[in-house]
Amino acid sequence: MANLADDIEQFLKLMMGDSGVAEVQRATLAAQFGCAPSQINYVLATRFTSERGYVVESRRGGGGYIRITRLNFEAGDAIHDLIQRQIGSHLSQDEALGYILRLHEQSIIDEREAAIMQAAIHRDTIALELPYRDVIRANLLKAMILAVLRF
Amino acid sequence: MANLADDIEQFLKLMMGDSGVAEVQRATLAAQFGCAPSQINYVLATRFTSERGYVVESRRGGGGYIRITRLNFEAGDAIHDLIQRQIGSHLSQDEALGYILRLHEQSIIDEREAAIMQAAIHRDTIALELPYRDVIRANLLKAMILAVLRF
DNA sequence: CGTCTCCTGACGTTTTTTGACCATTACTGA
DNA sequence: TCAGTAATGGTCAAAAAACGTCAGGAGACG
Repeated sequence: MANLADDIEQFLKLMMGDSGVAEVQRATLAAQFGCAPSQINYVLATRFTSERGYVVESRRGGGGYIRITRLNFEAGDAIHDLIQRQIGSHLSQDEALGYILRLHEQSIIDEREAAIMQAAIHRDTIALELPYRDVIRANLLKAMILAVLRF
Repeated sequence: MANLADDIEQFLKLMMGDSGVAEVQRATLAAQFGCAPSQINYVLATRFTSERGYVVESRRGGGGYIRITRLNFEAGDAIHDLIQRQIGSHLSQDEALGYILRLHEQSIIDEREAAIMQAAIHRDTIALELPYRDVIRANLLKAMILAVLRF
């Protein structure tokens, strides 16, 4: 229940709001949440990945900062690019989950559709040994996203 | 008949109440009942199976939890029968398609959801040789239907 | 006896959190 | 200008916090 990483994730997303950009200082944010500064890096590394549609930039030294930007799908074009270029020939469960969360967060798919996709790409569902499992998972995610794009 | 497993089962069902969801921490619950933590897993494995209409999710690490969700069907329901008996351990594309169309006709899934499922069970998506392909397809359809029944 | 269900404990895995140490950038005062 | 110091953020390994698995013991029941 109250895990810190999730709280910080929510806080940052709230902070981004409509603008899609949040800029913070690591030490200040860590102090607000009463945690180690490196905890912030953990949140960035696990919750604001490129699969989930975020870009993180930072700068050290005086006046340093961390800036998180959400990449929005403007046209259907960006999604086609996602399918054809970003998703390759194989995909881990975490990566696939990231893409699904992104599609849901940006209202391309609803909660039920996200749940269906998550069930499909789960490692227990694709019960295969590892080189093959990730290949089938990539096929699945691409096919399912394409199916949704026809509407 | 005052066995622990039954007590814990009752407690969890009471906790789910109308919402159909119970979330607990394994160690805390075990402490409440004065038993070994693994006893909780035993209860989950024997009493809250998908066959009985439940889905169990969990998370490890700090802030970890166990969440039990009651699915929207009764034992003896047509859908229950579909998942438990009709869909076996393997499934052809035509058979799967038939089930998906039926779910749509019965308004259990909408058009988009049907399209996602159809894409997933297509033979080109599950690019495997024949004994295996039909096994994975059966897994896929069952998992996707279960996913939808949570809502 | 043999089998089934319940229950425990030892050991394993995953996720989060912390802390020590490193790297980079800005400021400041000869 | 330039060197030194202050101010930031980054990395990585270890600890901590949960949950999972599995073999086996203890009864109950036929």
